[in-house]
Amino acid sequence: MEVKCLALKDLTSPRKGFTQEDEGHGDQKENIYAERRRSTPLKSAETSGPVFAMTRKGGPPDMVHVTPIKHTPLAEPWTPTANLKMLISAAGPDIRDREMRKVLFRPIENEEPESPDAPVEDTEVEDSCQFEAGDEEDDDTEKKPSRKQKSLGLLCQKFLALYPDYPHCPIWISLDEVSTNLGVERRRIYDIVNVLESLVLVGRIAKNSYSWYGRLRLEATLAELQRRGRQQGYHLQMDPATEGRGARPGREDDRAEGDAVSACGNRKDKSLRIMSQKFVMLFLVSKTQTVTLDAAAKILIEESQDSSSHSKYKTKVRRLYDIANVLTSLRLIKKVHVREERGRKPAFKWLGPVEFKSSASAAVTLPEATQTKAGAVLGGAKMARHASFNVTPTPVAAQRLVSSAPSSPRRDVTGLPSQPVDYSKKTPGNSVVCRLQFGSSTDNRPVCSSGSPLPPSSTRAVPRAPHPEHVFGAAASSSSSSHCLAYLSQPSVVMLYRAPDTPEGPKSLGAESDEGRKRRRDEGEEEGMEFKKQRAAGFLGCEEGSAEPHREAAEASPAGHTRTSPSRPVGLGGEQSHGGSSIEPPQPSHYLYVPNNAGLNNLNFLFSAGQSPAGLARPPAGVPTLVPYVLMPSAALSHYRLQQQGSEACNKLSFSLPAAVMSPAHFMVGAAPYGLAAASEINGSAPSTQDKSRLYSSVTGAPHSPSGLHQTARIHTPEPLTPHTPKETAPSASKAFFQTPGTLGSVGSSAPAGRKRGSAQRRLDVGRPPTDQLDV
DNA sequence: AATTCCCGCCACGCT
DNA sequence: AGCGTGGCGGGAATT
Repeated sequence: MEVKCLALKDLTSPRKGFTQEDEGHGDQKENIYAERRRSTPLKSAETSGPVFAMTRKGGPPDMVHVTPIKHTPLAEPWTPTANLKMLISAAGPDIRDREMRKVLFRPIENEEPESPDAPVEDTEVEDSCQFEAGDEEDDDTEKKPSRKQKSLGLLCQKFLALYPDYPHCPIWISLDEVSTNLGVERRRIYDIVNVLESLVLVGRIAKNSYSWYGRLRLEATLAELQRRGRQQGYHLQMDPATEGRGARPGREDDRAEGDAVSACGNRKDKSLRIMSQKFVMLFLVSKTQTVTLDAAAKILIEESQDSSSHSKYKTKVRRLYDIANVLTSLRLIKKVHVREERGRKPAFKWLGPVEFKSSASAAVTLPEATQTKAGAVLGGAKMARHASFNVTPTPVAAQRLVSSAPSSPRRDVTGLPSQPVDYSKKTPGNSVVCRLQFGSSTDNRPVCSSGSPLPPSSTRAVPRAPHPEHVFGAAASSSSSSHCLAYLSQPSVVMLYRAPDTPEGPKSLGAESDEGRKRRRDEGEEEGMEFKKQRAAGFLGCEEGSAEPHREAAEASPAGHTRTSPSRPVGLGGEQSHGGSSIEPPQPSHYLYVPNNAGLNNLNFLFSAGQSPAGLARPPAGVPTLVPYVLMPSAALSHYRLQQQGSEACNKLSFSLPAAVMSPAHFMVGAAPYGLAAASEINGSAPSTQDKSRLYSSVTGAPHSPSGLHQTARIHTPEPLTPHTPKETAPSASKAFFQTPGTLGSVGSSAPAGRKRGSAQRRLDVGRPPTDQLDV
């Protein structure tokens, strides 16, 4: 129960800052920045961010983290791009590549080689990528962000890049965090999410919360849409001949199915979500699989009945562009032009599958009817950790992504959708997992495993190719008790797990029941205070079992976190997880939370298992700290990364930390190895050899200064020694390292903040969790 | 001039 | 009343 927080650092990182300057910079009004400001007022720090819970099916550890969105005034002038750059440069080549991809997000678009689709005969493909970010990298700083850089399509790519196409379990998404990380205002995220929801790539869980299902259900969803489209007679309308005219027979469809599509109220009728489904239906029933914007607009207008006029048409078209941009990012369509008598008309060609196995549709429940339902579909699944923050990206995948969209569906590429996912490519969270075994038998050398956050333990154990990114060391096995896992999840979160075996091992978080959570939350008060404080400080730690900071916590109002959210998504986390727990995921005993803002620059903290937060400050003396974990600043990683084999070109690298590093005696955090002593100091407790866990934090902001320490945390952070990097660099590097691409961009931005409280408007259907699971 | 589509106002509906 | 959502359309950037 008690969590000890060894060290903590300033979580607040500078990042938020990048502001003014940037802006000033030009006109760049990046959305990010500017918007942020104007946009929601954030509640400030306290609002901590959302917490993520991740659960695995097995009841894995949930992780939660809150995002702290701090608004600290840091004014670092970083621009998002700058961060990226930093990161990139800092990062190893692999990462660099990956990051670049992601970050920069190359246009996924159409042209990808992968996609075989040939241009349509009659159509001309647009060559340019729509989203091309081009140089987005241009970095902004300099350039004003061109309109393209702010495009919904590009934004969507960034969004998609945050999550794996085929997560093994649903990943919890906080819209706040996403918007923060991507540096855009929420409104834009809604646009994306609504479209994604229409295809069940995400499901709404609760206010501000969505779960990411990726493309797991995509085919089934498309099959269902196709069925409905036919049912509604869209195919008639789409007939090539007629297509042009867009005329449509009656609206038979419309209300035809009651589908929810139209069912819900007016507002909903017009929803982007529904429109998106209809739009997709048109493709699916079309012989040519090409739909002109004009035809689609007309068809949709009629349905909606609002016939009025041209303005309606224009509005519809605007919306269709929004949808099309998202679908393009998904690589489901591409833009083309259809030649007609009078010239060419903008149109889109379907790139996705058109034929489905019969079984496919059966399973799916279209979201439409429920928006939420969608969630339900998958819903039951446990959530995994939120990706947005996950760091990493998938290397391999990335590569392919480079050219293609990050989100590219191609399973093929990756490999199997159904097969076990190669985490190396995409991990659900893309986080880095590190397992460290101290003292354990195997050699100390850390092995890298890929990042799946999940249960690293068993299952996937072995990383296939070493993947570059994030993984940095893991030692062996799950077996030994001593090891711990650390997740570096995205920038925002880092989790440490204790090995399951550990005696005191915390119960798995995942297992924790909601009640527990609630309870916890409620309890929070006392503890809460601290909790809060910590949170405010930028970090949050949870202890074992209960530790999981539920993601809901995020919702919790800052003040009291009592969250009560009745609505809390059932599906998420925990509860379900237990069921699955057969797997025995490692239970996380420790969590590290790193605020996004902070970036990993700073190190963070460790909690040792079993210790309460309160304990943070005071570690039980004599008690060995159990957890050996190390947090490393990204910079450090990069440093080590050096060891990776391979040149830059090489994709794979494994991080191997020097044994020394691993040794109990020394941990390296960041680049620098720290002596135990130091650690001890920190902890106060004597480190056992075995477990010495320590946390080191490097401070980013104030490297030298002790100030970096959190009050509570006593740790003092040694200056990170980054091998090569100067502080500045280091930090940045780290950020880069951990951050999600999308994030990166936004890094600078301050978080908009959280809004946690509010009511949710949509009803959540979530209630029941479907059981099916995708997991694994 | 036409096409795209960013931006953010403001209404809806739930709490 | 407050807040999350998200419809909507002005108008700017691009083509």
